Amino acid sequence: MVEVRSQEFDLQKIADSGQCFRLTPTAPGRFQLVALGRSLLLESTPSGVRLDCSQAEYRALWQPYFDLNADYGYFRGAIPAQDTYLTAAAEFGRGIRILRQEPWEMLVTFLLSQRRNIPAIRRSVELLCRACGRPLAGAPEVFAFPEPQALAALPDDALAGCSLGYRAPYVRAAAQMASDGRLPLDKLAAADDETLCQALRTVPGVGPKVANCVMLFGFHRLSGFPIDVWMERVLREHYSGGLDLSPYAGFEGVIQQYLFFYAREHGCPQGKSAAARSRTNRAVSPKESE
DNA sequence: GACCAGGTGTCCG
DNA sequence: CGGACACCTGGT
Repeated sequence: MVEVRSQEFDLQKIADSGQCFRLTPTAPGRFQLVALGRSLLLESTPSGVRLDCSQAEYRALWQPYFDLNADYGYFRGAIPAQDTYLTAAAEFGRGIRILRQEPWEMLVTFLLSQRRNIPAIRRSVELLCRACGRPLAGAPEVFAFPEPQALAALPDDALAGCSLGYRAPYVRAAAQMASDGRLPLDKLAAADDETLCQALRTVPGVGPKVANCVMLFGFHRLSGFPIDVWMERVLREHYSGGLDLSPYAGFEGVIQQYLFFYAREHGCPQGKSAAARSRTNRAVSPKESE
C-alpha cells in the first residue's frame, strides 16, 4: 500500500476528465485501473489517494504514470486573476493530472472516439482488449490493451465485432503502420512536436483533434491543445475575443483539460457551428488566419 | 424511435 | 481555405 497525500490528485475527476477510459469505479471512492499491462486498485482518501501496490512499483510505474512529480499548483498559478472563467475552471478541476499513458493505446482510443460518447468509447476499448489483448496474470477476465501486431492480425469480422463502425479501417491501418515501421512510435517519442504531429497525421482518421489528444495524453506533450466541440463552445461563448495561450507556454494542454472538464460538468447551452481554429502553441482566436 | 455523439475525408465553390 | 455532407453504431 502506498498513500499519496495531495489535494492535487483526484481520481474521480481524472476518471471523468475524458483522457483515460480504463480507470473505472468499482465502489464509492474505489477504482480499478488497467494500464501498463497491469491492473491496479486505488482508493480515494480524505487526504489523497491510496494505491494497492508496493513502494517500489509505485516509484517505478505509478508515480510517473500519474505525473506526480509535476506541480499542478504552479500551472494554475499562471492564470491571471482577471480571467475569471478560467480561474473558476481551474479551481473546479483541481486534482486533474495529465496521465502518461501509452502512445499506441492513445492512438487507437482517440481514433475510436470520433463522433461517439464516452460510454461507447469505453465499450469499444473493452471489446478490443477482450478480442486480442493479453489476459492479465492473477486478474481473471481482465485484458491488457492489444499490441499493434495483435490488432493487425485480427480477422475482419472480429474487428467489426468490437463495434468500431466506420472507424474499423482506421484502426486496422494504424495497427499495420505501427507494426511494419511506417509509424515508429518508439522513435517518435524523441521527435519534436511538429514532426510527431505530422507523423500521426499520416494515419487515416487522425485529424488535428485526435493528433493533439495523442500528443497530449500518449506522448505527454503538454503543449497539445485539442479543440473539440466542447472547446469550441467554450471559446465561442467565453473567449470571443480569442484566448491568449502565451501565459501557458509549455502546458497549454493542462489549461485545455480544466476548460474541457468545467464545460462538460456544467452541462452546456447546446450550440453548434462556427469554430475557432488553432495551431498548437499559438493564440486561439476566431479570426487568426496568418 | 428519432436524434445526436469529445471528427475526419472528400468534394465543391 | 471555408462550408457541406456522409459515415457506423449505441446511448439518452
